[in-house]
Amino acid sequence: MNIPSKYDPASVEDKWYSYWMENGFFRSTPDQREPYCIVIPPPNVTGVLHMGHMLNNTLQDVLIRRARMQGKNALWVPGTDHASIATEARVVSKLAAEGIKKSDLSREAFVKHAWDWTHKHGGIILEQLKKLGASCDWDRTCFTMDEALSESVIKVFVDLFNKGLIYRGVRMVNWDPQALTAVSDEEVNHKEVASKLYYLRYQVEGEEEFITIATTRPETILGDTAVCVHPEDERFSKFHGKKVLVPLVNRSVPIIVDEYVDREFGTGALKITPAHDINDYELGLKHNLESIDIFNDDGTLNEAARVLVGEDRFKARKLIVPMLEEAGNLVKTEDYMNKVGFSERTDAVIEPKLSLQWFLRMKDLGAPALEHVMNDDVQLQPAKFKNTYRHWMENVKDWCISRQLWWGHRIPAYFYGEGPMDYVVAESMEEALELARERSGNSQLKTEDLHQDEDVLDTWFSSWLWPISVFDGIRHPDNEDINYYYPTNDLVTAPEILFFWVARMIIAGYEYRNEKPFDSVYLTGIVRDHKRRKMSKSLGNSPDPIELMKKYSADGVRVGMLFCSPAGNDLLFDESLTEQGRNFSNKIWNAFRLVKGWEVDPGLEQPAHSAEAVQWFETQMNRAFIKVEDQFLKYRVSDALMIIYKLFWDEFSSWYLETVKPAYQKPIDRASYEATLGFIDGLMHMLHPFMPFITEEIWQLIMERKPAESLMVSLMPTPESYDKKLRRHFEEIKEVITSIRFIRNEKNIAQKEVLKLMVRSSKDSKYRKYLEPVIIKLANLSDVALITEEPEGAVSFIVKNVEYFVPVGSMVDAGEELKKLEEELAYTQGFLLSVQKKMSNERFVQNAPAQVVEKEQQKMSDAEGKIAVLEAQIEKLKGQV
RNA sequence: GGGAGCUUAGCUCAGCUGGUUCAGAGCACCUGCCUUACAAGCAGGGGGUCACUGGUUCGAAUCCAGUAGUUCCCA
Repeated sequence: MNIPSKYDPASVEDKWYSYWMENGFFRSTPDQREPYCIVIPPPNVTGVLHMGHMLNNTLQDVLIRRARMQGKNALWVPGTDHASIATEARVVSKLAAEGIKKSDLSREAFVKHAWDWTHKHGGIILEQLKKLGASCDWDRTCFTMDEALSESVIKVFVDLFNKGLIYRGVRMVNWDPQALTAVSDEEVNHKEVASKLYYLRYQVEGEEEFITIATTRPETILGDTAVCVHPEDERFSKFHGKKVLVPLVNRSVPIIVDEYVDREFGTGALKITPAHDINDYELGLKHNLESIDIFNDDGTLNEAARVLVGEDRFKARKLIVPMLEEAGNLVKTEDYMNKVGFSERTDAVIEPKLSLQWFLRMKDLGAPALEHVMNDDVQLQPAKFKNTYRHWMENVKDWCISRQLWWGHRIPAYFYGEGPMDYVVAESMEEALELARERSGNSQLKTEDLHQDEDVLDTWFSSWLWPISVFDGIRHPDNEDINYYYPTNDLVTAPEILFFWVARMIIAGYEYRNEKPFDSVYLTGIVRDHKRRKMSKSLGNSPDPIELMKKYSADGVRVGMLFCSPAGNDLLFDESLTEQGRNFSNKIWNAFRLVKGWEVDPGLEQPAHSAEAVQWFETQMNRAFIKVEDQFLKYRVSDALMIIYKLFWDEFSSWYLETVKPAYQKPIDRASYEATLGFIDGLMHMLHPFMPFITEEIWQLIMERKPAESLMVSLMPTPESYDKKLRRHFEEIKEVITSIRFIRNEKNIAQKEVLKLMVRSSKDSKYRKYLEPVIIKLANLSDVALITEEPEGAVSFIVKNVEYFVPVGSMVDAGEELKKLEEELAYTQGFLLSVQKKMSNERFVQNAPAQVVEKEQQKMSDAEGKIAVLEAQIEKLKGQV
C-alpha cells in the first residue's frame, strides 16, 4: 500500500463523509440497544455558520460519535428554527431594497415572500455542518414550521388555553418601535448609557409654590398623571392632597404619596407616567391613576401628547427641553448614567408600552422544572448555573407569547364579535366555528364571520417543544420514536439561552411527557477573540468557519475549538489553536507513515527493548482510557482530548516509536510491527470522536477493509486494568534517559556518539535492570556496568536513590560537579529538616491520619538515604579538586 | 440597587472531600540540532512569595471573614 507523504484533508474529508452517508451510518431507528440522543439547538433557518455554532456542534458530534462507538444507538436530530423576528426583519429589508413596503402587501403575499426566502437560504447552515463532519441523521431534519411541528404548537396552545393557563390582557410589555412588536423580557438587553437628568418644577395648582422632580425622559411628562412623594418626607408634607399642573399642557394631576419613592434620589419627588414606565404602571394600578399613552407604535408622539405631535421620541426629548426652559419649568440638568433597555434583535431602545397581548401563566407550570433541576434530575454542566437558574425560576413572570408579526405560527384564536372577549380558541377553523356558534348562541355563524387573531406566537413557543415535537410526541404521544429516544441524553447549548429555551423545554417536558427532556445540559462558553471581545460581524473579528476549515482542515478546526473550550467558561479563540490542531494531524499522519514504511522480517526475533516498550505502552493506553472515561463523565471534553493528544505525541511518538523503530532501512520483527499497528488502531478509536476524518483515513489504510466497514461504527476498546509497577519503573528509566541527554547537551556530546553508563544501587534502592535494553537504545549506550566503587572522570546523577555515572573523561569539571552536588545536598537537607520538624510535632503525629504520617516517614528515610549518597560523593570529589 | 462567579507561570486554564520544604498542563519563550516519519519537527531548559489582609488548623493555593479588581445574571 502506498501512503502519500502529504496528508490531503480536502479530498479525504469529502470522501469519507460521502462514504458514511452512503452507508447510512448516521441513521438511527429504535432497536434493542440503549439509545443515546441529542437534539440540535436549531439554528436560524436563514443563518450562516459562525464560531459559536462550530464549538457547539463539534461538542455534540464528539459526544454522539463516542456514544455510537460505545455500542449505543446514537441519534443526533438536526433541524432549523423559523426565527420569527430575525427572518421577518430580513425579508422586510430585502423587500425594501426592491422598493416594496411590507404594509403594501397582504399577509398571504408577505408570508409567501418569507417562504421563498426560507427555501432559498434555508438549510445552508446544515450543509455547512456537514463540512465539519456532523454525524446527524439528516433523514430526520426538522423545521419548526413543518406541518407536524406547527400542528404540535397549535395543539399545545389550545391545550394550555383550555387549562386556563393562557390569557389575553392589557399589560405593560417591552415594545420594539422598530420591529413594531412586543418582545419578551429575555429579549431586552440593558446597557449603561450616558444621559442627562432633568430637574423640572411643576406648579402647585392655585398657588405660587412649585414641586421639583427629576427625570431622564422629559418628553414623557406629557403623559404624566400624578406626582408622587414619600409619605414621611417632611419636605413635601405640606403638598399632600394637592394638585400640580403638568408643564406645557397645564393638565391638573394629583400629588400622591407612596413608600415606593426613594427619598435620596433626585429631589425626592417623582413624576408618574403609567403608560410609559413599568414602575409607574404598577403605582398607577395601585392608586387608580389614569394612563395616557402618548406614543404611536413607531415611537412618535400621538395626539394625546398635545404638543410635538408626530415627532420621534428622541427628537421630542431634544425639542422639549428649550420649551420647558422658556416656560420656566427647567431648574437644572445633570449628567447621569442610567440603564436603558435595547431590543436584542433590532437594537432599538425598548419602549415600555401598554398593549393587548397573550400571556402564559408560568408560576405553577414552572414549579416541576425548578424542582428537578435543583435535585439534579436534570444536571446543568457546570453546576454553577444552578444558582442563576433558581433565581430566575423563583421569580418567573408570565410569558408574553404574542408577537405582532406575520412570519410564524398564527395564534389560533378566532373572533366572532366586536368585544375583546368574543373569541374562541381551537385547532382549526371548523372547530372554531362550532365553538363560536355555541358561545355566541348564534347558530347562523359562518366561517366568513370568524376572524383569526393577527398575531403570531413567539418563536420560543415552538422551540420549547423541540425535544418532543421532533419525534411527533405532541400529536402522537405514544409513538415508537418518542418512547424510545425521550428523554434525550445531553443538550449542548449556550448559557445565554438558558431561560429562553432550556428552562422552557424542561417546563414543556414535564407538562407534556411528565418527564425531563434531557439528562444533562452542557453549557458552552461564548466564543471571544484573544482580546476577550465577543466575536461579531460588525467587529470583523470572527473568522469564517468555512475558510478556516479549508485552511486547517475540519479535524484541525475541531481540535482547535476543543483545546480552548472548558465547559461554561468563555473561550478565547485564536487561529493559532487551529494551527495546533492541523499540526497534530500532521504528526499523526507522519507517525503512521513511519510505521507503514517498515519492512517486516518474519525471521527476526523481537529485541528486548521492543518487547518491554510494547508492554509498557499497553499500560499507558489503558491508563489513558480510564482517564478519558473519567473526564467524559465530568463533561471535560477539552481535558479528555488533551490526554489523548499527549498520549499520541509524547508517549506513543516520542517514547514508544523511538524505542521500537529499527535502524534506517533495517526491517522490523513481526511481533513489534503487529503490536504497533494494534496501538495505532486503538489510538484511532480514541481519537475518532474528535478527529473523525484523519482517523477514518488511517484506519482504512491499516489493513484491507471489507465494504461498508468503518471506524465510526466500530466499537471503542474498553479499558483494562494495567500493571502500575511497570509504568512506574518505565517512568524511572525515562528520567535516567533524560538525564543522560541533559549531560550530552551540557557537554556538547552528539547523540551519535556512543556512551557508557555505570550504575551503583544500594540495598534499599533498586536499579530496574530488566528495562536496561530501553536505556541502551534511547540513550545510545554501548553497555551498562554495575559497579560498587565510584569511577574516575564521570558525571553523575541520582534517580530514586540509584547512582548513575557517565564517564566523559577529561570533560568532567570536578569543581562544577561539586557545586551541583552541594546544591542538591542543601536542598535535600532542607527538605529533610521540614519533614523532621513535622514528625517531631506531637500534635501532627497524633492528629494526622496514619497514612499521612507513614508517607512522611517514608519521605524522611528517602531523604536520609539520598543525603548519605550525596555526602559520600562530595567527600570523594573533594579529594580530587 | 439585588444576586452569582472569578483572581494560580507571558497567555489560556487544571489543582476532587486541606497533607510530597510555596504547585501542574497546553501554548508561548530560551539553547542546541535540517539526526531521511514529521522544522507543521527533534532533544534539552528556564519561568509562579497560588490578588491582598486576617482567622481556623499540627498543616491552607485548597476552609472562613473582610478588602481590592474583574466578569456575568436579574431589576
